[in-house]
Amino acid sequence: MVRTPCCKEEGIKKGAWTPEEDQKLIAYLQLHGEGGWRTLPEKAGLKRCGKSCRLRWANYLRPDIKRGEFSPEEDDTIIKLHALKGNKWAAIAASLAGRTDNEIKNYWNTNLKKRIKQKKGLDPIPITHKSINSSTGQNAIEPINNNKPVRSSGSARLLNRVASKYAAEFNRDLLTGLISGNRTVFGDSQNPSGKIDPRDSTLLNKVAETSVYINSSTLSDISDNCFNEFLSNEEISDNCFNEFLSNEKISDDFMYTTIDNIEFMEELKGILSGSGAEVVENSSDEVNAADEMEFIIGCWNE
DNA sequence: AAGGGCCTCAACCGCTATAGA
DNA sequence: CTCTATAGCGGTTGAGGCCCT
Repeated sequence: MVRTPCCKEEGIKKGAWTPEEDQKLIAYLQLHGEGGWRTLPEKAGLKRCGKSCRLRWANYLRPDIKRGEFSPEEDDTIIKLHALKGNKWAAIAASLAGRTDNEIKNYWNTNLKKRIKQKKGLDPIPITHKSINSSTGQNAIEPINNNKPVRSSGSARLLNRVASKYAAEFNRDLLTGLISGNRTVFGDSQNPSGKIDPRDSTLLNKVAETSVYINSSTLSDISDNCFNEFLSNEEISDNCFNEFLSNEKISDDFMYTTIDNIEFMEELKGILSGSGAEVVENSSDEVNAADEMEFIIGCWNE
């Protein structure tokens, strides 16, 4: 289907804005406020399409826009947020007063991405931050450092989905154990009755291995409100997210830690998002992780 | 001085989400 | 429910400036 262009009218100007055009736009918006972008150009005496006017205002002319170089603190925030949220420029911009999504996107692509690559030797792909120190030329997965207080990274979004799906069943201790990678909780030795299928404990151990950036003590320190939100929502709110970010127990370099089980994480993400990916572990049977987890939780509740 | 390559960033494009008729 | 208008988002483009040879 061919999309109707947003500026189909003849005589619409494109390209760089002149100071005169800027003045006309500013004067009109100061008088009438934002909105009504489609009819604005004609009323303001501009030969531009409404969308162009809106973008010019939002990205350049708005009085609250902060211009100039990014501070080291802003750099740090962008890097951390990008690692968690990916290319969600508007979401990242919401945490940086006065910065626009467009500005942050440009800054990332022209500065931060390269800097991360040079300094850390990491592929600045969000979530994964895989090591690129591989002789094969492909991304290698570094072994985890078990001495670190913060487990190697996984996906906060993955945990969001897991937590969301099983919010009613999870309690704080259980989730804390899961997040902190307490593998023994799910081992066969903990299951003398044989209620839990070995494949299920394998699955849960894998979930534990893909533990997120947060360690158990961090989780116990966050507020109940935040924790409940974490459990009950598809995506955590900015307030909750900021609470996680500002928690001192989260390591500064947690964004750069590596993932010990990327393949499984991607697999599980696929399953939880409903794309029907499979987990097959030492078995010719096809195992649905979501179903398996429900089964396990049912066992725990007995 | 010239010109070619690279970099930056404002602006545009195409798409989705949402609200309202 | 469907359609349309509008807002918002992320990816891409290209003009202009800078640097190097």
